[in-house]
Amino acid sequence: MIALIDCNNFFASCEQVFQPQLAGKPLVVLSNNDGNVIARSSEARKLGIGMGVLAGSVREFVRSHELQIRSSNYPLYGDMSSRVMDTLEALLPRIERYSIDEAFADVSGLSRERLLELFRFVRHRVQRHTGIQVSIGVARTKTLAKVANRLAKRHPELAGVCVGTTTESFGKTLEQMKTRDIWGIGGKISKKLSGFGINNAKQLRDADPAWIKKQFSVVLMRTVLELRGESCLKLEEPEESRKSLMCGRSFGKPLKELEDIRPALTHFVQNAVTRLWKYKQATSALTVYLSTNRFRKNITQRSVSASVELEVTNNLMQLNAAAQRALEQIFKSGFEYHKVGVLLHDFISVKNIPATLFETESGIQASQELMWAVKKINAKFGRYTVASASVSGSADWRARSKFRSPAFTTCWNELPLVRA
DNA sequence: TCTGGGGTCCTAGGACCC
DNA sequence: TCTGGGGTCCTAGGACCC
Repeated sequence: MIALIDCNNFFASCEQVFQPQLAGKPLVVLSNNDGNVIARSSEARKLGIGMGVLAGSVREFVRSHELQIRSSNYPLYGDMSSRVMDTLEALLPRIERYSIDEAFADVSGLSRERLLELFRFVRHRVQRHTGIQVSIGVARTKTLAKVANRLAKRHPELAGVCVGTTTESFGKTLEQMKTRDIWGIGGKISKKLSGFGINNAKQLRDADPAWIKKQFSVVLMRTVLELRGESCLKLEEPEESRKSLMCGRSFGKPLKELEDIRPALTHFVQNAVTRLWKYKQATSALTVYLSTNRFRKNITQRSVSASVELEVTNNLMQLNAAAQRALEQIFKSGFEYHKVGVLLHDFISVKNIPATLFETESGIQASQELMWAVKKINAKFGRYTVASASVSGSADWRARSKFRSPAFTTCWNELPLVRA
């Protein structure tokens, strides 16, 4: 049996944990650059505020319903996610961290009653340790666990835990679900399915897998089998899971000059390489992306990328130099650029590389120690206290973030204060 | 004014080989 | 005039997820 543990309204809940005045209020969290809504408290959802709507379109609710607005605060959400995951890991034998707010757990060999008991306890523990509420769905496959989780969220009488041990018990639910609502089925595929007269999840479950494979793909065939209770998607091992790593963001203002874009890229390379170290990986290839704002129809669009192959390395200076060269290759003046980013791929685990392959072991060490020191100082005194030379200078690339709450848990200067 | 960021997996098709 | 066929590897791009 597989369980899916999912944090309710995760980003909004993280904000509410540290700002009790937000509890029970309609609240939305905005994307980078305060562009659109990426999370809503249940009260905001009840107001009819949709996922992904423009920030400007919710302004009326600020006046009429005291809607609260926050910019996204990823250091906070990432840290809260770790706390939730650590709690789950302490209580369950094996979990897969699937996303920032979801985890799968392998829980074979327990009766329905024991599962219910276990997960009611898990839910209570997570709430007590972190202040975050989770919903839990349990079934024979990942895809059905997703369905069970949906039921746990929608039926208050289940108190957040739904265990579906037999496949037949899902029949009625699947009949009422659109194919679009099944995990792994998006807009394109659901449209093509309805062309064949398959409109609900039960019809999909009962379709011929071989035919599905032929008409669609092996991916959708696995979904069909999973809906039938035949597990095709196993829990993934953490060390196998990472294949690439990306860092990039849209700018606060459009940028036209190469020299204005460089510091942004340097910043993203720094961030990406720090994560590379954390995963104990080195890389042998990177790609730099540069593009204009595709939503602005009245400007000339340009979207380009360049890949560079490298000697295996995890050295920040080398990687940044390579990224800057790639940027020079693709940059052309005369465009209003909106976003730059770097993708590191083709990883090799550091422990599998003979030390002699690095030019000097101590050089790597020194570069890493320097970066860790920078990280620590910034964590203590706030972002950008220390940055490499090309990161300082014009700050036009930095995203707008007008409603950002403090980094309550990851920056000493921003710890919440409690007065007694 | 404003339009997210970070991932995975699979497939099709080209290049190349014998 | 005819213009194979099967295999592998690689890359770009599509589709999806949260």
